[in-house]
Amino acid sequence: MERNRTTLRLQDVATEAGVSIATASRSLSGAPGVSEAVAERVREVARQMGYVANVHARSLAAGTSRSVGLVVHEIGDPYFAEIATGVLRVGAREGLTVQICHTGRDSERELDQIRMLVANRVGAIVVAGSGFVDPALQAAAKSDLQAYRAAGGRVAVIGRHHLGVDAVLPDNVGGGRAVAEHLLDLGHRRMAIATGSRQLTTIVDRLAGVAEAFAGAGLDFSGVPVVEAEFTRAGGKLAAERILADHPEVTAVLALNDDMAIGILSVLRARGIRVPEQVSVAGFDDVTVAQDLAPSLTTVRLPMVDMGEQALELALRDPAVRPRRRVAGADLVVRDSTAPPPA
Amino acid sequence: MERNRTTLRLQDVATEAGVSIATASRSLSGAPGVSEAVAERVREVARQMGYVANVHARSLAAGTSRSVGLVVHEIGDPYFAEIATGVLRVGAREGLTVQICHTGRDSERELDQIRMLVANRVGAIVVAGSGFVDPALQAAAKSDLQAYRAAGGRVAVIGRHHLGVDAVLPDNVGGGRAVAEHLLDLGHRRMAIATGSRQLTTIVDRLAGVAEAFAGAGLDFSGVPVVEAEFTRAGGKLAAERILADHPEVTAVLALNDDMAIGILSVLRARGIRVPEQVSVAGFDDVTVAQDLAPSLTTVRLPMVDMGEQALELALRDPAVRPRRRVAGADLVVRDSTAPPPA
DNA sequence: GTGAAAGCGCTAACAC
DNA sequence: GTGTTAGCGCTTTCAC
Repeated sequence: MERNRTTLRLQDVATEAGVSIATASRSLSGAPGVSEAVAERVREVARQMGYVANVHARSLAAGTSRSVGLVVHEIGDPYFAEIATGVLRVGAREGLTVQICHTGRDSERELDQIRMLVANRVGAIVVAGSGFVDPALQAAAKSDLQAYRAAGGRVAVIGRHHLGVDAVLPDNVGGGRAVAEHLLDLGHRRMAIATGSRQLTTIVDRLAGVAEAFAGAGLDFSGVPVVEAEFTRAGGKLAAERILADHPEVTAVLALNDDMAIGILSVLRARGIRVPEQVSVAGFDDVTVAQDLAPSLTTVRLPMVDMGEQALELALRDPAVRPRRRVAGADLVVRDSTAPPPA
Repeated sequence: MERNRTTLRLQDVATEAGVSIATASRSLSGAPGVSEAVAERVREVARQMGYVANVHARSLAAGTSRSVGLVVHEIGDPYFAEIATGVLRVGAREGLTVQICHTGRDSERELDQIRMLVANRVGAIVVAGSGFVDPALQAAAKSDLQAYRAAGGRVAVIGRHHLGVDAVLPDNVGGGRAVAEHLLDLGHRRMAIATGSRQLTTIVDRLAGVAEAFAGAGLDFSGVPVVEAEFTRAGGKLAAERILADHPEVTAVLALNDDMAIGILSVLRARGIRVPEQVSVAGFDDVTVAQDLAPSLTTVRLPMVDMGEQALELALRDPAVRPRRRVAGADLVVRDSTAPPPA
C-alpha cells in the first residue's frame, strides 16, 4: 500500500478531540490513566473520523504484535482446512490476525515460510504440517524457531516434530491400532496398507499402530504389502491400482488418510469391485465428507478443528519450562465401508 | 511478541559488515546505489548472522507492505479452500504474506475483518465471499474499502458485489442454465431446486440461469419447488428431507452447490432411493471430491484455484480507471448422478 | 558509491 | 489525569 497523506493519524484524532496524542493513545488502547469521560469522547471522535490505527507503527513501538502465523502443508487438504478453522476461530476470539502459509509438503519452503513469519514479528507460530522422521530435514527450521523463541516468540506444533515445543499430539498410534484391530476382528487376513511418505512422523506412527494390532493378534505384519504413494486422493488411486495388480487376493485396504481412501473407493467402483462385500476399505482422519461417501467410510476420527484451537491456545499461553503436550484422541468410527471378508 | 534485545537489528549487520546502515539497507533491499561487491558482502554477513528484517519497521518507514488480505466466508468450505490455494500460490510467487479472514457468512464480521486488514496496511484485499443482494448489507464495507482505495489500497472481489472494484466473475447464470438444460434435456419435468440463502448474489444468479433454461424450453418455472436451507452439506440434507416429504414426485434435484448435493445424495442413499435410476442429482462448483463420490456427481465446474489466482493478480496490477472484470467459465460436467427419469 | 539524519505513526516512560 | 518526548527499526532524501 503506498503512502498517502489522506490516511488519518492518531495525532489527527487527538487534535480533533482536543487532547494530547498520549491521551488519545491510551483512550483507544483501553490503557488506564484516562478519565472514562475523556476516553469515551476520544473513541467517539475516532469512530466518527473512521480512524484505524496503523498496526505497523503500533507493533514497532510496542514491540508486540496482534498476529499469529499458521504453517500448513496444503490448505486445500480438508485435514488442514479444518485445523485452520480451529486456529482462525481462536484467533478471531482473541482479536488476532492469522497469517496462513503453505509449504506444499516441502521442508525447504517450510523454512522460508517460518522466516517470513518471524520477519512479520508474529506473536506465535503454529506449525500444523506433520513432522519429518529425518531430524536433519527440520534442523534449519528448528534453529530458526529457537532463535524466535529466545526473542520471546511462542510456538506450538500439531503432530510429532523434533522441535522441542508445545505440541498437540493426535493419537496416531492408537488410531492405527484401533482401525487395524477392527479389520482383523472382522476376519480380514489378507490386507494391504496404502500410505504416504514414510518420511512423515504421522505415517510412521499410524503404521506402528497397525503393526501393534497385528502383533497383538499374534499375526505377522512383515508380509503385509505397504504401498507408498502421495498422501492425496490421486495417490490413493495409484496405490489402489498397484494393490489390485500385485495383490489381487486382498480383502481389505487400509488407507492411512481419508483422502487416499476416497481415491481407493473411486478405483474400486470403477473396476466394479463392491465395497464392502468384496473388499473392505478404511481411512484415517474422518474428514467431513467421510460420512457422506457411498459407502460411508469407516475411519479414525481426529478432532481437527479442536486440535487447531488447542494448538493456538497452547501457543498463546505463558511459556512453560518444559514443552507441554496435549493428546488428541483418535476414535474408530465404523461405517459402511468395512465388513467381514467374502466367505 | 515481546520486545527483546536479542533480536538483530539492521545496525548490527551494518556494523559487522563495516558499512553504514543506509548502505546495509540498500544492499538487502536490492536498491541501486551500492557497488555490487559491497552489496554482496552485506548480504552474506546478514545471512551468516541470521538476520531477518522487521516487517513492521520496514512497512512503517516505506509506507508499503508486502502482505495482502483474503476474506472468505468459511475456510473449511472446499470452495473457499480452493480459492485460497490460488491466492496463496500467487502470494508465494510474489513474495507476499497472505492474511486469511473468516466471516462466517456474516456481513457484520466481514466488516470487522476488512477493518483489521486495513489496519494491517495490507497492500491488497481480495474479497472472496459472495456478495449480498441487499446493498445495505455491504454499505459499510463499501465505504471502508473506498477509503482504503483512496489511500492507495487495492481491492478485487470474486463474485458479484456492489463494491465497484475489479472482479472475477464466475458465470453463474450460464452454469445454472447449462445444468438445468441438461436435466430438462434428459426429460426431467418434475424437478426441485435446493439452494442457500437468496440474499447472496451467487445464488440469485444461478437461479436466474435455471429459470432461463426453463423459459428456453418453453416451460413454466414458477411452479418448481425451490427449497432454501444452509448452503452446506447439512443444509442439503435438510432440503432433501423437505423435498421428499413435500414433493415425492420429483425425478431430479438440482443443488446450487456441491456441498448441498453431497448432503442430498447422503439422504437419498439412507432412504434407499437409487441415484440416478430413481432420482437424478446435480450440483454446482465441482469441488474435488465431486468426481469421487458414488455416484460421481454431475455438476458445473468453476475453476476456483484459477479464480483465486486471477483475483490477486487483478488486485496487484496497477489500478485501472474503471473496474476490470474477468469472467470465469462455468462448464457442465456430466457424470453418473444424472440420467433420464424413470419411465 | 557511501554516509548522516530526518522521519514513518505509534507506545511508554517520565514529568507535571 | 494529562501532556511531553524519546525511541521502536527501518527507508530515503540529501550531502559529500
